[in-house]
Amino acid sequence: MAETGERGTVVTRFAPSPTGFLHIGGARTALFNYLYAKANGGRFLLRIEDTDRARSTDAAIAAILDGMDWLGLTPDEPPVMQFERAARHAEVAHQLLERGHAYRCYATAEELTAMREAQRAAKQPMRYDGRWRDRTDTPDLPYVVRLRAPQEGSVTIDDRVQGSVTVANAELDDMVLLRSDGTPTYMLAVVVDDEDMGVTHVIRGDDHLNNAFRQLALIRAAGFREPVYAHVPLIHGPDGAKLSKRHGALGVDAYRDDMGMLPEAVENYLLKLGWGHGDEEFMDRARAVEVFDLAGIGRGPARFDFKKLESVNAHYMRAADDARLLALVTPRIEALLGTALPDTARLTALMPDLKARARDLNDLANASLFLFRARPLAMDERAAKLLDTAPDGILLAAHDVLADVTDWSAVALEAAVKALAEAREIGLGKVAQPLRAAVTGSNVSPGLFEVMAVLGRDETLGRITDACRSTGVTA
RNA sequence: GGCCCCUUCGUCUAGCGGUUAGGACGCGGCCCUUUCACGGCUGAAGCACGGGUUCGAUUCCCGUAGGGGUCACCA
Repeated sequence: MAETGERGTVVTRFAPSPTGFLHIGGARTALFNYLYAKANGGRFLLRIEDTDRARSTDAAIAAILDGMDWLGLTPDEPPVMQFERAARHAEVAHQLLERGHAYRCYATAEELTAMREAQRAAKQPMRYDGRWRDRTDTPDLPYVVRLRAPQEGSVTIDDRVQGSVTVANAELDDMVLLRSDGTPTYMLAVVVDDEDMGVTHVIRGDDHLNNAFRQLALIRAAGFREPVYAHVPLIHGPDGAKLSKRHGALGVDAYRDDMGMLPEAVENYLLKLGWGHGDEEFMDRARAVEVFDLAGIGRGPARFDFKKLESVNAHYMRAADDARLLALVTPRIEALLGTALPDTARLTALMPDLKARARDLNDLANASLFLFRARPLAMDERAAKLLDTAPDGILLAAHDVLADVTDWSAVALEAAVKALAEAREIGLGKVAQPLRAAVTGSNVSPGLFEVMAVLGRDETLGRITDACRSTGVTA
């Protein structure tokens, strides 16, 4: 069902403050906003909330844009830079002042601190006490502009996720709209910008739920249109505490760079974290746009599960295009090798086998290394053991059998080794595993015969010879 | 502390008065098999607790407990 709100076209927005990377929770919020807009034929906008000049940085803005671009969450219009709209924010505040919906407060920071301490000592709620609300004198001193909020009654928000939520106006104090230096506060800026941008649906973290009541008071005082609210529960770490730095990767760039995740996997995982559609586990963008709705968003906070993310990523790795993976993994292999790859023919040839086993790009890179290592190959612990415990002379026998193969193909190689195993009356594994160790330096690899075919005759036989030498047998 | 929100397997979730409470990740077993992964089969694992309402509560209401959020001239 398409929902058009009261104003026709749906308009959503993602409004991060540029004080760091694009947080994984913010990415999910952006995703939900994007999907909701697209699911309803609306527009998705981006607003950079940079009114905190001290904490906002250009690097953070770039990181947010970069992260959204990686996830394919492209806004339908150029980002709105909130600070650039300060004059408009102030204009609204002054209109409110003229109409009596706001007033000047000359209380100093020290004075307010003292007020709060007194309230705390008296075990009273810490709220601005309205000491300037009804004063008419205007001393020649710095002042802030506060909203003259209703003191009686209550406000109810029909939140699309949280349901009907009511708060008594007595719980809300008169918030600051304009600071003493004339700059707008977040509360003012959000409300004015949402109005001017035509935002119809505010989908954001539920840490903003309490703000919604204050914002609504401001919206009503200013005569603005009320948006539909949907406050999404926050994402928690595996231990249940709010997701923070100690839980590891937080910025989406870390999922891409450090963890080697695919954007469609991160998107799918994020989508399913806090939102569900029956038993559907894997959903691409088109499908998500087709079925996304606010009603499917869960009410409780969800814990971030890296294992599940890995599993989802593995799924998308298997489905990914070979050429794309080649481009993504090559720099990682080169970094591990410390040298540029002369060519990627082997990697290209084996990609279908390699990607089927990799959970992420780092896995893929590590599993590909044996293709590029120089002889003699170093054996890992398990590979060394395979060579030690191999049937006597089996490696040498295999070498000779393989050397006689004229058609160097996976099928022919397999036939040759199987024949050897049968002749010796041993299981194929008894030959294949030592060979795998000799050829790859590991006990785990893609199909042995595919690997040998890709490596080529000389390299394969050479590696087997190396292994024979290392175990004291000369080929 | 005041206010607000939340509570189904370990985790993400389906469920919207009557179900053998379903799926996924993870975990165990089996199969497939040259290893691993994939795939298939299968097992263990859940309605926080206490009262109501009802013929009947996982589902509705109220408490309790636990968790979370928020109380700035930050956003």
